[in-house]
Amino acid sequence: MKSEGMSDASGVMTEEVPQAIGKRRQIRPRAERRQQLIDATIRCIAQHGLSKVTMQMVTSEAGLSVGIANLHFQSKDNLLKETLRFVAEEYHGGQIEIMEGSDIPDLGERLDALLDFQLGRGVTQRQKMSVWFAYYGEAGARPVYQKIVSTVDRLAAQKLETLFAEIIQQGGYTDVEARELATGYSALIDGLHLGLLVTPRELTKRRARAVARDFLRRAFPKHVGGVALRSTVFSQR
Amino acid sequence: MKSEGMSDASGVMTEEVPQAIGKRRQIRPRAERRQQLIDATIRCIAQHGLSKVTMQMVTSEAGLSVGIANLHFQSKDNLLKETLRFVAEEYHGGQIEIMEGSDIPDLGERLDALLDFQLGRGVTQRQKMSVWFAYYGEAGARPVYQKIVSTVDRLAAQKLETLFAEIIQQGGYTDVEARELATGYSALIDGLHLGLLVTPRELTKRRARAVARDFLRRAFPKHVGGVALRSTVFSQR
DNA sequence: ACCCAGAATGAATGAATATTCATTCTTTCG
DNA sequence: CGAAAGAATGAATATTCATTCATTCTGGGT
Repeated sequence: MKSEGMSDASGVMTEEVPQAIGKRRQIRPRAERRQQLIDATIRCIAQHGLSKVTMQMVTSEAGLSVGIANLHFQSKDNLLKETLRFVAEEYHGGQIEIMEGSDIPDLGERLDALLDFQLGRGVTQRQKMSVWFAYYGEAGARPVYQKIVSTVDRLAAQKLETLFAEIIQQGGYTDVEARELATGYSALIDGLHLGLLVTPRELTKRRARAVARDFLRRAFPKHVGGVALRSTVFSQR
Repeated sequence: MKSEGMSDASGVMTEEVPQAIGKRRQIRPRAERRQQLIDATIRCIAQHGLSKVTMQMVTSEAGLSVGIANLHFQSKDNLLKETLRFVAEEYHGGQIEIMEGSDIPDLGERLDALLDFQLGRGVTQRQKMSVWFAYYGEAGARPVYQKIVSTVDRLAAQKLETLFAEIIQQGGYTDVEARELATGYSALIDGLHLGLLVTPRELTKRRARAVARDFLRRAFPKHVGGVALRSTVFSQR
């Protein structure tokens, strides 16, 4: 980076000001740098799309030099793979924690918490969603991605089925089947995420929640309360 | 395809046999070539993933020379855009045709036909799904894609809502709201497609259908029949 | 038969990009 | 303090790929 060679006499701006004067090379442990790069990758994918992401883009987003991604991840492919793994584990881990949640004894409330987690959050959540679906798009062609996703997915699905089964037993519901419902609910949530991502104009987060809640209410009327979104309305017109 | 080129005579493979001996340059109208290239693009995306698709790949899949894609589509970006438009219009067009379907007077049967269209078909369907989601993955970063999808999407959503409203009226269902249900159903189908694409081991097409039917049955019990995996359902007398 | 508009080709070009690695810098530990 | 370990840098390299365009070929019109 040019280092100390002070800018030539001309007071005009030259092409590459060395990014602030205080910028010093920092040495940090491997794990930290890896996370930093993964975070940068997530932002890049969300902003530019998976197919447009370059190493330059990622490393400069992370505020580091080009070579560093290969230093810590060997290759771009591997960086992308690890990024997917991170997002997948974070999302599914969060769900599982809630579903196991001995801290929320009431099953109905636990459902609510799950829904909040799945459809809540702000910008960050939107970034994660982008990443999520970017990989889905490639998954048909890349078994590695399928494997990563389906591994964590299977566990979450199992937990959800168990939760539903408990609710069914507790409520004495008939004519519902835990496994089928769990598949349906998961698919519904995925589909709503898609809608939020692609047609944010048509589908607000608020409405997405209402729709998901509706699904649950129809299956478990005794556990899932009424409209609950404030005093929402009969103002459907 | 491949035209008549019979399998080679020479047992040895040389590097670049000019693609069969009988291959003659063929001149075809613009529209036909465009479709041929779009079809090839779909296959390439399904097989290699959107981010790995190259012009070489597409044109050779179509059995044509490299330059031709730029001749008919100006640029790779545009080819991809037109491919998305084609898939989107085909999918949504098919749905709309069924939903308007004056050829199926019974509303319950019309629902069945819709479900068949959405979750039926074979390999082709899987290819289309790949394309579909590949673009969804980029949509967060590319307004053009959002626009294409949401344009056709909005129309289909409206038709679905209308159909649901008719069914609600006919069945005298209370406690269901057409708009909300339509959003939910669309999301559910999208989510099931995702599942079929990414975790085909866990979710078979058969089960996906059952889950979707379950959703409809819970909303419209008089119109959607029991487990019957075949489509013929008698409902509402 | 012969012309020629325009369809098709594919070698060549240049831009973009992943990866390497010699060098520079920071920190730690004796 | 001095030196070793290894983290970080970024110029250089090799590759891949979209796009161009001079040239070749086809088929319908006359």
